[in-house]
Amino acid sequence: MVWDTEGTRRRLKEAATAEFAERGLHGTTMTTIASRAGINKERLYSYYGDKNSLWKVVLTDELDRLASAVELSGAGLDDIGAFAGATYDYHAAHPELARLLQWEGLTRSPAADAARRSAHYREKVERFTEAQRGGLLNADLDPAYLVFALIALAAWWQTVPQLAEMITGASLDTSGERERRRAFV
Amino acid sequence: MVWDTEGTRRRLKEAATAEFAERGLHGTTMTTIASRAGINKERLYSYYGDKNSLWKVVLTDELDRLASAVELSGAGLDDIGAFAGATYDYHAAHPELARLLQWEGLTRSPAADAARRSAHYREKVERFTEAQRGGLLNADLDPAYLVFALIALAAWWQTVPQLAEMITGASLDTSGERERRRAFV
DNA sequence: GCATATTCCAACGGGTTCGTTGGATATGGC
DNA sequence: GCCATATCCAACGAACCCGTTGGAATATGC
Repeated sequence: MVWDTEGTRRRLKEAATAEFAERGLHGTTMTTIASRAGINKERLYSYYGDKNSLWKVVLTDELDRLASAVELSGAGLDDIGAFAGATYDYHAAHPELARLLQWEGLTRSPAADAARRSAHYREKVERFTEAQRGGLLNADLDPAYLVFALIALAAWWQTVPQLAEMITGASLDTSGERERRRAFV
Repeated sequence: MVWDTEGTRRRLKEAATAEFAERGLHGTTMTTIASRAGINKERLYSYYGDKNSLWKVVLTDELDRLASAVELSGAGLDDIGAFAGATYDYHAAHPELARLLQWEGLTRSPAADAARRSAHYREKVERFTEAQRGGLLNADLDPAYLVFALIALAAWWQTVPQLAEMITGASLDTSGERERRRAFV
């Protein structure tokens, strides 16, 4: 077999992501992560340092994935609609991110990577502002609130799946839901 | 001083509620709860058994409060607006309740009281359906989705406060936010 | 064959939390 | 005064988790 340090590194991070999403920072043990990855605990520490560092790495990486998966380049109505759809799609396909963000919110940990995330969102807000100036969106509403509301609508389904089921009674009619969200924008 | 067993019982539960909401089941220690209540740890165990029992008691009690807190009696536009505002107000005024529900969701504990909560929400959906029949709401949108979206908008602020701050830059302009939400409905 | 790098393994010290226990102190009813 | 109840207090054993360490395997490059 060939040495595959990147492979073990990746497997460790994947296991960490899954465990953190499932049980949060406090509920997860380093031993469990290593065991889940099928790799020795000592490797985990040697690659990622202590638990908090690993947590930050996981969170940052998952946010990067979202950012690169969801683009908002233009300021047209179609662009915003596509952005809304893509955001929903991503959360539906990767529910662990919503859970990680929720854990982060609940533990009141200082938001990881705050600077870059803020910049990222300010860019979205800017697009919305442009759209308002162009008369495409209701100008009465604060664009920042609109962005926030959009993300809320896209992510909330994965956040409280039990609640979603209780209210709608349905389970996973993906296409129909995304359609509705587009109509909302 | 007079013996006040109900008082100590209550103080212990209040302390437990606050601590659990703040740090969740795993993040809270029994010693902290007792200390916060200013009562000996031994009393805590003698009254509420072990940690998980205490958790269930706290959660059940808070759910009861929630169920009786938010009313939606009529089907007029004002009623729905008031419901939206009240829902937001309640979450804003009792963030610990929303946080407890989130902990519950994240820890995947069996959703307590599922039957009663479902009925509660079905009633709200029914009101929205009436409003649509009366032409007060856009009939293209599934009323269940509307209820869900409304709750999402009301609760999301407390769910990911870091995100809210990053996007809007602001902190706690309560009145302005509620106003915006009313406009959205 | 030999030096180097990666991985495994078992065990450790230090710390924290849980839940309990034995006994001391205070309050109330009678 | 006497007894039952409520509270406080300090300490305990068991379990768990963190992060480290020393050493033994295993694979690679030369």
